[in-house]
Amino acid sequence: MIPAMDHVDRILDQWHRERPDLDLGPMGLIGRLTRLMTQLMREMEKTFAAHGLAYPSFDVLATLRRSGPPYALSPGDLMATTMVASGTMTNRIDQLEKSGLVQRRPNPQDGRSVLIALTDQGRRVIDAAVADHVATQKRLVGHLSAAEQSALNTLLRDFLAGLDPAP
Amino acid sequence: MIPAMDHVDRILDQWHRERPDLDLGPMGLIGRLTRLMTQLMREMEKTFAAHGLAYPSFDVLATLRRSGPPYALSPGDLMATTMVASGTMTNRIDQLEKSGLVQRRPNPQDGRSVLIALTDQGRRVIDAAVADHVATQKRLVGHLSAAEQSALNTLLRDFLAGLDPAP
DNA sequence: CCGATATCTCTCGACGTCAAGATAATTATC
DNA sequence: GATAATTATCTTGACGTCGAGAGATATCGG
Repeated sequence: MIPAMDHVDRILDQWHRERPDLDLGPMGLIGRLTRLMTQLMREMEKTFAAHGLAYPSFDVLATLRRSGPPYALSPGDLMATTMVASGTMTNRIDQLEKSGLVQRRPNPQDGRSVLIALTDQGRRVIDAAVADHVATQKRLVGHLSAAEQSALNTLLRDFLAGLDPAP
Repeated sequence: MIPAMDHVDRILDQWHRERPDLDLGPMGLIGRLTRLMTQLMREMEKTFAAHGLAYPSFDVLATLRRSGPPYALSPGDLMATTMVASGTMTNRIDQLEKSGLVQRRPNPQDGRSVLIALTDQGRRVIDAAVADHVATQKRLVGHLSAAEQSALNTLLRDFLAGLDPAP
């Protein structure tokens, strides 16, 4: 069965008409990845919003939560894990601290550093949000069969391994 | 052969330790998608930068270029194709117009609207940039075999079709 | 033909991101 | 132990994105 033409196919068609010299295979693949991520992210944002969060806040709270007790990491650790720049992390922490979800504490190990710790309220918020988030993710991948999910996961892992020299 | 543990596996491990009640399969899949897109986008940005562009500018120029002669679309068309908000598109067009890569013209069909047209310079820039971009994309997917690329493409298409009620 | 409604683009304010530089504290070297 | 080099965080300014609302034009219904 021939699959219906989708948004990305129409883009590739246009390019083929205008620039028949180009090898468009990789563009189709990356185009689908891009569009897919855009849609997934917009859906997941709705779940975050239901808990008063946006993606950046969720990202930090989740990192602290899954690190286990005492739910505290330095800004540098958070930067490395979330792959954002230092100014971005400072801004995220500022927001979360204003909202009372995390607290800056001195780092007894290193006077240059601080520890970002979940407050009780932060712990409650992220525990509820992540449960909802997982349910949303399950719904979003629900159109794929278990076999498709597994195959896709394997391919993505290989793709990432090819890009990441140091995973 | 057991694949090496990657960044996403470590995250799932942490979550499993802290929240064994959660079904983490979908999180792994979406986590890999997210991380993959981040890496791909950062690599592709380098190609855009080599032509004096960033992703938002490239996106608009490419949309105009592949639409074919006379390389002109309304802001509304551009918004629909690129899936950005109106303020975002106005800002993108302003930048491109300042750089002399596009030109705003009155729309003879509709007095409320305008036409955004590639200038000769814009045409030259996007033609060179897209050739480089395609080469970058080919390199980025190069670690996957042709069969893997094809399988991944099919899975992504199905995934998108399940999300998009109206593709 | 005219008023009401819809559509199209732009403006504006809030926020997130980054990169480069500033500040403070630690570690290395002699 | 004093000095230099390194490291960790924060500050700053520029830019991109969104969403709500404003202004202008088009279309619809009577």
